[in-house]
Amino acid sequence: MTDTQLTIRQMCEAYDVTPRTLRFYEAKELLFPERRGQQRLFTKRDQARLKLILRGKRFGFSLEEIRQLLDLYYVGDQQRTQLERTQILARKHLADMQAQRDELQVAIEELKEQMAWGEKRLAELERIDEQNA
Amino acid sequence: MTDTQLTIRQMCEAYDVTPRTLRFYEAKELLFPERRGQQRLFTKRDQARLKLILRGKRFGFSLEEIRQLLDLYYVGDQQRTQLERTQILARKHLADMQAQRDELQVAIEELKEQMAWGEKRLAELERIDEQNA
DNA sequence: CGTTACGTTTACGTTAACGTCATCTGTGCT
DNA sequence: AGCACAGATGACGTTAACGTAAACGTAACG
Repeated sequence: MTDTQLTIRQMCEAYDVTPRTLRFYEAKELLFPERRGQQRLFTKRDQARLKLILRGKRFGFSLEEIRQLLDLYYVGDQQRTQLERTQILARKHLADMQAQRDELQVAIEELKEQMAWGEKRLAELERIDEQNA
Repeated sequence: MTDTQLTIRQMCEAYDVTPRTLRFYEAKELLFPERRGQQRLFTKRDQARLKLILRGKRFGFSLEEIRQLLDLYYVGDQQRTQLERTQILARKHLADMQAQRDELQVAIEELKEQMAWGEKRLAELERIDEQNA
């Protein structure tokens, strides 16, 4: 039990972030560590949330967007109207993410083409270099 | 010919950005508009570059990363060693983008699961509401 | 019981990516 | 010639997401 509670330093090493970052995320209400006296203790829930935060950042989402996304994962005991709002927000985010994935796929294809072109060009230059040798 | 040359305002309307942004991108050497006197004229090349810039931003890349990426698309008359460096950089970016795409796919699946859970929960709440009616 | 290590709060500093004036400059009407 | 207007050039302001430094608390250890 107490085993899953991480101190701030353990948390930092586990997820490669700084103490400042964790405190900052708490201030922004992205994390809610418990307290032993004044000391922070990060629960399993906080660790899961941090993973989602870091992934969200890699996708280019702002912390504010991420905060809203996080709420989608802790639906527990929401009222009906609130839950409906959550679902609507989730649909929007899902659409965003799918669009981004598709756009990424296109970008990947384009980059591959460019690289093929570059390889061809390199082969030409190599031929010329060999002739001049 | 002169038709593809856009003034700054035309460029702004076409791509939904501000003049400041375009000047900023020029200062950061992401765009290289020609000049008629002191006035900027954005060529077809600048428009293509701007599209790539905006897409890169949606992926969460920094302008500096994007600047390097842009060079991958204008390989034209590079020397051999330079071209080899370009290819290496391209491979790295490709790997990054593929990783991000895969990670996005996972995130999408997870969000879908959460949404299914929410829908189930909503259906329950609806049943209860109807009983109380 | 002092000090070392870890943690806390408070507050000011920094970087990226622009926004927002204020002030010129050129250009096409009328 | 005069004037509106688009565009240019500084220069300072702003926001997000932390970095960094100072000053303090506290728990264990030799």
